[in-house]
Amino acid sequence: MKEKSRISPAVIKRLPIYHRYLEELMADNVERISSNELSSMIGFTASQIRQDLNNFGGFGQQGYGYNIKALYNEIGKIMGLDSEYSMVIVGIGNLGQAIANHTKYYKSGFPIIGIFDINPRLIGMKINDIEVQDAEELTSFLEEHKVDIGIITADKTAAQDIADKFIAGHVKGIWNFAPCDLKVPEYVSVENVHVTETLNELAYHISHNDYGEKDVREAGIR
Amino acid sequence: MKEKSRISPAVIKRLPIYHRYLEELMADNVERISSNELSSMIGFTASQIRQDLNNFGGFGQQGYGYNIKALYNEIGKIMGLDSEYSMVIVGIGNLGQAIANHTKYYKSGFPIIGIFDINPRLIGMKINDIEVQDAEELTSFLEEHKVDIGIITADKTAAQDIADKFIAGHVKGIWNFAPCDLKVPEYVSVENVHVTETLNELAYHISHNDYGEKDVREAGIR
DNA sequence: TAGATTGTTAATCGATTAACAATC
DNA sequence: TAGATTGTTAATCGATTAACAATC
Repeated sequence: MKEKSRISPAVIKRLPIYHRYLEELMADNVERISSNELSSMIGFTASQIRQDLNNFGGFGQQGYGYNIKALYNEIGKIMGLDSEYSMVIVGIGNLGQAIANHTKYYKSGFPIIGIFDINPRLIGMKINDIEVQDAEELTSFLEEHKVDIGIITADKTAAQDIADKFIAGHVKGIWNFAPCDLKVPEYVSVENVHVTETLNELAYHISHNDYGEKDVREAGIR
Repeated sequence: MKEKSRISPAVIKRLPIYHRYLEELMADNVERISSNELSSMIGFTASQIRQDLNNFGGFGQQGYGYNIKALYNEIGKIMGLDSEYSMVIVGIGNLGQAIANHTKYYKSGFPIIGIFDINPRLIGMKINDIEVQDAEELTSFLEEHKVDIGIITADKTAAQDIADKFIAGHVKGIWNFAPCDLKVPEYVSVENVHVTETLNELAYHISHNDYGEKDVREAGIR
């Protein structure tokens, strides 16, 4: 379960990307692939791909490349996808519902076992067979059930409060969609999805785009 | 509008974060701040903050620090937030609705001027005063209206198709929520929000967490 | 003025790429 | 075996941190 060495964050960020491309290749019934072919698919250099994978062991074979199915499974294991992570959602607006309805999470080891909100009009509703509970019940729910991941899709004003309840309730990780940074003890992992920041990044790139209209007309699609 | 030099991607990613913290400080009526104080709020080193800001000019003053309002405005300008970006959404499931209902975008210069879907049951519905149109209409809509940003909140199987229509329709940027990479010409900016990848990252951190149960009990909150 | 804090240069650290010997 | 392609070391590049002179 635990890797001895510290893996660089840059590598960790790429693992799900490898996993996704390998999944596609598997769906296409491809059996083997070289770092060079992978490189032209994903856009990372072949060198980087080999370097990345060798953080975890030699999964390839000289003269052959990588067996896609085996590599997919290995990376899945490295990412911890061989375990199950129970999740609860707090805040069941559109975003919370989008996650709750994403049944793929269910199928792939991330079952949602509780949904909470403070809005009385939502409490009692059923989403994907799970009844929305009063957020007041969160603490007692966490006492009674083992919850691995707490999802915050509530207002940012409530976010730290919810996080504190998650922490007291022994969640291992928090998936935070509120546009703020949470204070958590170091043994709790947080993953932020700061959606609006990515829109701002996009605005930056658009407004600093060096291709004038003329270039745009002349340029072809790569 | 255009910066002469190339700004590092790492810096660009931090701009919205500075912007967000400065917004909070402004709301709290704080007038000035030093890089050191900012450092302890945001968690970046003071050195990095000064280094980052000096990519764009000397916004501070020795012995004083930074004027929050002025810095906020400067960074806003750098991020391109002094312009308006018209947007259309394609795919109005829960996620698309979450974005459409996020009225803050409207207020902050990102008006949504069109919503599209292929589902006949959704076409004609009104979301935040905007009628959902048949996705068949997208191409002609783009001919008739200047659209800066195309948002893809549809199935990944449709994503490249939608992107191609966006490109033909002269959008400047694509905000892609589908779990796939898009092929676009270099003069179109793409910002991906690969939500599931962040969940996988979280799973990685949880499963490689070095703090045992014992440590967890003993550790305090930072 | 003296103190504080920036702007900026230099040093360090980390991540990516290049190169090639090992080996299937 | 010969060819292909990995695993891995070394070189490069980029980003972060440290240090301090400039200056408000």
